[in-house]
Amino acid sequence: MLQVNLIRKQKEWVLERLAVKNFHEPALVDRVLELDDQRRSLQTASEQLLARRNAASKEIGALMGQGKKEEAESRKKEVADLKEKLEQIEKDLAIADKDLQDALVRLPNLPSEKVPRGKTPEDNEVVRQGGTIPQLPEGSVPHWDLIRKYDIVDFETGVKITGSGFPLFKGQGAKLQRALVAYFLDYNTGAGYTEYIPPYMVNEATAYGTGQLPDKEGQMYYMPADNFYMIPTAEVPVTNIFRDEILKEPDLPVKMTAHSPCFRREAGSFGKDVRGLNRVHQFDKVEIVQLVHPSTSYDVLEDMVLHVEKLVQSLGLPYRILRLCGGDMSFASALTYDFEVYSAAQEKWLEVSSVSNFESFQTNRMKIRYKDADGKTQLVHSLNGSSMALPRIIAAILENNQFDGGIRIPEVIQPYFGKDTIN
RNA sequence: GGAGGAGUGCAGGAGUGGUUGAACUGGCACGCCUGGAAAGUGUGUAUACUCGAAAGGGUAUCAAGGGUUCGAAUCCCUUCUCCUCCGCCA
Repeated sequence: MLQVNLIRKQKEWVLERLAVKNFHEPALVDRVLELDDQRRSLQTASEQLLARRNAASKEIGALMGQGKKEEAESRKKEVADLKEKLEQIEKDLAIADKDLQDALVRLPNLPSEKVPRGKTPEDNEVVRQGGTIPQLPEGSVPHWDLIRKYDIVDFETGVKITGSGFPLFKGQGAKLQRALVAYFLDYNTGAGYTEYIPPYMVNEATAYGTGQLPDKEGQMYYMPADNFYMIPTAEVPVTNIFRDEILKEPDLPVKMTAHSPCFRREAGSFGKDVRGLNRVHQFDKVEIVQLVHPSTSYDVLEDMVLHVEKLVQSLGLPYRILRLCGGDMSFASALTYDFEVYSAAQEKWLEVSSVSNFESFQTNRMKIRYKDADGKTQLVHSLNGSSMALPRIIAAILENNQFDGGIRIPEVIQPYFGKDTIN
């Protein structure tokens, strides 16, 4: 959520930035300002009345103490008058306040200066590319066929148990995922991230904090009996760990990592893009999150990109890093880098990680602040990234590393997997 | 799920309708003291919004929300959380 003060002070600049995200609703921005004015003047009015009421009440107390009952009674009547006015103003204030919030949460984050202009994924900027695209041997097949061949993921039984998009990992497939998760977590904790296992269901306040609510309600699985949401990513519970907290400056940066299953309804997806492990309703992911001093967040973003890049490299997968254009970025992000790995049999780039700086957009909502040396409290900046999404990594490993006798396991995973080949 | 008890500031812990943003103790910060430290001593110790150029005001916040009252940390209602006992249970 943007800070109203910023909009008030630099409206033109805000509009210009929003345009980069292809967000053209100057009327909404005007409405925010109008509601903010309204709110402030109503608040001043109500507070003045309250101040008068409080003063009068104090006097009544004093008069009662002195036994001057009649004077006290007449003052009481005065206050009763105030009360009526007050009630109306407070009602209006509550409405203005709510309308302001509603308008404010509809404004996306401002993209940073580095964000390329553009509307579609084609406008994303390739920052760099690494690894080599393998020459697959004759008779190579996509991962959905390999999965059958080696009996490592059973989609049909997943359908029986739950429904489409809920894969059942089995045998060497289950173990490969476990090995990757363990490797990713070790890699992250080795870089100073603290490991967490968060709750996989969250309440409304938490979903609101990271911006899943109120907009993306339909994308999460919802448990009406308890009013909980299944998490779409560990980012949600993990970033909320520090909701409503004030950190001390030396506590920064806070670095956290967590593995979790992710649940996404993804209503409306179909076709060959969703074949096999490309897109599913339940998948596992290891996430990294940082809460940092505002002055460092863009350096930290580059660090996180490098961190993930080395991780991809260590798996020996061909990859590219994209700087997302204004039109392809998420609502809350100020700057996002996507990682894609090349899945050689389906001849396709698959997004496996997304690393973003949210600046104070999330923390303003969540009220995650720090106290600086002067004792002033300020919002921290939040960043997160996947490190990484499991099913697509598995798809790429399977396809790129296939040979006659099976599938070669990346060297760094072998100690976790216990052998060097799936066969 | 049933029956009881409890939720106060950084922490412990007072406070049952009226100068209580909140005693007291501890912690922490700064100052004095000291060659330095400890002890001692003094001062300070929230957050948000808002008015103001600033100095400085105002309002709100004693789990959350609502109500009673001229006035609520204190009374009433609802919700949440924690503790104890019973039931169920990996």
